[in-house]
Amino acid sequence: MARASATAEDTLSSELIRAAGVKVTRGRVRVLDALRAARQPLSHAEMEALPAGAGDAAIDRVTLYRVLDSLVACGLALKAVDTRGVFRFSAAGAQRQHAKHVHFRCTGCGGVFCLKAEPPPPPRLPRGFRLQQVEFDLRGLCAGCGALAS
Amino acid sequence: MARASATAEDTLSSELIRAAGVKVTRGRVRVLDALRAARQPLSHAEMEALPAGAGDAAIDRVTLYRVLDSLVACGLALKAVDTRGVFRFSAAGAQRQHAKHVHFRCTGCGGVFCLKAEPPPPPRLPRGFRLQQVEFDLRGLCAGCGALAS
DNA sequence: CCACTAATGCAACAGTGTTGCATTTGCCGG
DNA sequence: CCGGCAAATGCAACACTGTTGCATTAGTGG
Repeated sequence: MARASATAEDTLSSELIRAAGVKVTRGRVRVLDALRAARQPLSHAEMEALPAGAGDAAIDRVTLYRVLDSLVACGLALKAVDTRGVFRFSAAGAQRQHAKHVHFRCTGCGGVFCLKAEPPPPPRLPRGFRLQQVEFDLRGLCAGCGALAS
Repeated sequence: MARASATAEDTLSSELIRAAGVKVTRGRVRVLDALRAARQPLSHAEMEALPAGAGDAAIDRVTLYRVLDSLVACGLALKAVDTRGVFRFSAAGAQRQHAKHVHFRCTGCGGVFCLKAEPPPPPRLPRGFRLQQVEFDLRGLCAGCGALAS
């Protein structure tokens, strides 16, 4: 498992967790591994159904919630809400690439396309408001769906 | 339905409902009135706590869900998910005005705030893509939740 | 005014997320 | 290597959001 050549992608989840300054536990390692291996954000239900590693017992439902919260709290994971109102989690590294550009969401096929454009600077906020994230989403039909619809 | 003096804003909710081709019931009128009077999208919980009109009994929880679904189905209301994963509803007409400005979504209380700023012009799209909607969302903590968190 | 259908109210349920508490385990200092 | 403390876990129970089934009520068209 220990790769000699270590890009950020190859860094072990356990090392990331240790570097984040929290305890390295089996649950956290397994969950972060799963998040980093996933191509899409995962819901709690999807993670609960994960194949129980090598002879390991499945993770408790509540523990999974707390593991996810702790990963979010230490910056290793991100939490978002899907269209059905369910929380989905992703490894922090995956998101960093998507934070800096605009997305086009196709209302036909549900696909997400990344546009090569930076989101504009946010406007001034009212007193006391704290900005955490900026999202500039365009919705419409992608080339494929547009051709079908016309 | 054409009232002589009638801007769209002044049209009675009952007439809108009738025009949509569904039965005009007390529940639907009250809910649509509330949605049209609200400055922000309302959650189910917020509407359930509405002051029970003039001596009217409070609306049943399940009925409220069904009323909301029916208003969405006939195009009079819009359904969206807030940052906490709770559905929020707004009158359809209100959306036209909201399309033209930026929203701040509080990750603490799920509230939606309208900022007095126009969304920036969308970037150039790839060939064949058709733009239908632009959404410029800021996320973070509102003044109230920020004060609690600090 | 009648009848027919849609809408309502009630009860019970399902899914998602949270809290309290006793027990286990990672980690640190000796 | 070992003991101890704080953090993490597992379990049970709970709260909130949303849904389904079914009997009853109330709009609407004739």
